[in-house]
Amino acid sequence: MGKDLSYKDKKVITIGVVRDLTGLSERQIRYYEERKLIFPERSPGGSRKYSFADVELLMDIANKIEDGLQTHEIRKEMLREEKKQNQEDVRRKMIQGQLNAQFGIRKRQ
Amino acid sequence: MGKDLSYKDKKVITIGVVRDLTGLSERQIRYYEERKLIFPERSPGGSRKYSFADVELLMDIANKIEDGLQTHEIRKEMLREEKKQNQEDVRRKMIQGQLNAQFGIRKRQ
DNA sequence: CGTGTAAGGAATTCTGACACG
DNA sequence: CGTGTAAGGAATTCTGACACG
Repeated sequence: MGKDLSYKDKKVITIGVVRDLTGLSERQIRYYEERKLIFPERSPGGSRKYSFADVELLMDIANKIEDGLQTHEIRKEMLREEKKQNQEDVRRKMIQGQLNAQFGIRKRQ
Repeated sequence: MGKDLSYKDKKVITIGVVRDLTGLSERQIRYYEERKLIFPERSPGGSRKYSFADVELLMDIANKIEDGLQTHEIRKEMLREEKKQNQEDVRRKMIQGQLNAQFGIRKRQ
């Protein structure tokens, strides 16, 4: 429980570095946030912080934009995938619950 | 050949985030660099960029300082470990070379 | 719709130095 | 030796707006 996120998911990268890593403009990066495609954290002072996972997501988004998709379509795609992922999680947890009920609680290390 | 570094080794984190991640002061972080214990990259504008590996290294350094070690002792320790690591690498590569000579070049995927 | 840009301000980082010890 | 701090400046980031289309 409460496992600390791996490097990939830690939000530690500022927008300038993300710009360099992705090749996108800061304007584009902020705009995709405005359109609810990406969700950086904020420093106490208000600076955006991104993870490596965010960087990869941004490159996916950029590809889809190039393919002519609009941001709201990309958003719908993402929500669909998220939903599917949640369903898989639920199924996995239900099976785990069954196993625990049968054989007792055993924490995986 | 030329494999791109994993997340752990990419220098993308600014000093403020490193401060928050390690609990060290910016002064301390810069000082350990001055003492050649840590080697951040620089942005075009001159800002330091650290990797997650650097963050972990800084926490090791902090522990050793607390144990009363001086920076130059810590540096010697690190150089010793680095040397040992290099020797291991050489040995590994020599063995690989032998195998290639015997059985031909085969790239590991 | 998606992106560029100029504007003004605030947060962030930098260096070199003085201080304590 | 290791660290804190005030100082001044430069790089970085922020927001809201106008522009094009």
